[in-house]
Amino acid sequence: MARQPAAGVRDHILDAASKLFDAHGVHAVGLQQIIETYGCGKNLFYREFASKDDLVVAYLRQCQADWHRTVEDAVGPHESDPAAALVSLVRAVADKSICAGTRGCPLRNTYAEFPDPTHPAHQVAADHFKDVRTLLHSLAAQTNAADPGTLADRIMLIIDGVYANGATLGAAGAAPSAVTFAEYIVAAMTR
Amino acid sequence: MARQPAAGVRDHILDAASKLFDAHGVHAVGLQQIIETYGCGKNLFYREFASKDDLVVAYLRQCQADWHRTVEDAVGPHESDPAAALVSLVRAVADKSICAGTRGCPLRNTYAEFPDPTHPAHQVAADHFKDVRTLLHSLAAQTNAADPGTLADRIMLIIDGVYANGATLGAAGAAPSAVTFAEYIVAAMTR
DNA sequence: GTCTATACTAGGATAGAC
DNA sequence: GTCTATCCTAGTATAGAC
Repeated sequence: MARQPAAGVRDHILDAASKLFDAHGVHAVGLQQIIETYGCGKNLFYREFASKDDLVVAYLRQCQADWHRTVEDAVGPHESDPAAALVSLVRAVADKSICAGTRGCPLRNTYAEFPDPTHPAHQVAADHFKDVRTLLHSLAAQTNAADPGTLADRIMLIIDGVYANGATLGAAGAAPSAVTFAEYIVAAMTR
Repeated sequence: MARQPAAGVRDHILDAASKLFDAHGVHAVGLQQIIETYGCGKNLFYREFASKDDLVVAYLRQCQADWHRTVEDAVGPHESDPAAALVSLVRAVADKSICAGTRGCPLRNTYAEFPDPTHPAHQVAADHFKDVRTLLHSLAAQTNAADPGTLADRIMLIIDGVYANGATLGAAGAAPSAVTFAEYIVAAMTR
């Protein structure tokens, strides 16, 4: 092979960094560890990313893309039944949250690691949460719930709760009970 | 006055550090900022605390004490009505979470900042979450709920959800709807 | 007994070597 | 075009000055 295309290098570094960030958090992982994992020099890293902050933003955008895939997989099959779509989404989140070795939602964790509102990573995560809420309100509005806004907010609380509780207590915690909880509340609020 | 008692110095430094940690997170605050805020030399700090980690642990223990006060204030008045106590606890958490300038639960935020299970701060926070779950299960067991374990886990999800959602979306998010949610689910599961 | 100056380490970012 | 060596900053921790 002649040479590696630049786009591939960027993706490979991002993949290596993402695994480390997922496992140990962003602050705990240094550039040195990332380039050692990928097996290259620092120069190559700085050719692809302007700074570590730039890498973190790319990481969060990838997490957002993962989330969108999760949404499609969970909601897509229930296009004609938005109530079932809400439950399916909670199920997808709960399944991911109780996996061994998982630390909850990367976007929420990184948000907690970067409380400074002016930090780009903070802003990407903050936008994501608004998007999630908008999605839930949109789905709830398609149900025949008498109060779709309240239904959406309740599902949002359950999803946030599952991520947080799964991160702290794992499968032994409250996360496994989330699916039946969502089923119950959706059934009760739609007719 | 002759001299400041050592215990007072420790508490004052801890108070100054706690305010900074609450506002900006633990990683973002350096020792220099802490001693500048308190107005002393570094030596005094290291006389009272073995390391920054030691300070962080003291900070988390103080957060735990705050939580225990919150629990007493919320649960105490409803000693004869554990169902009302559960709702009252959710109300207390929701009220705190939507305050302007608040960043959710310090224990949960610090837990996200220190994912390393061997880190003392991580362990203090992890123990706290187990305690909270135990408390909720104990309260739920005192109600006449048919399935107190499920009730406890659902309240736990709501509490975790309120903290997380309040931290990200604030008063404009789903947190304000948590109290009526808790009232609804407690009423539905007890008779 | 308290504050100032300093050593040590680690991490981020850059310039030079192959 | 990629890797190695270095600079710079920041943060923790300690030793010396008042």
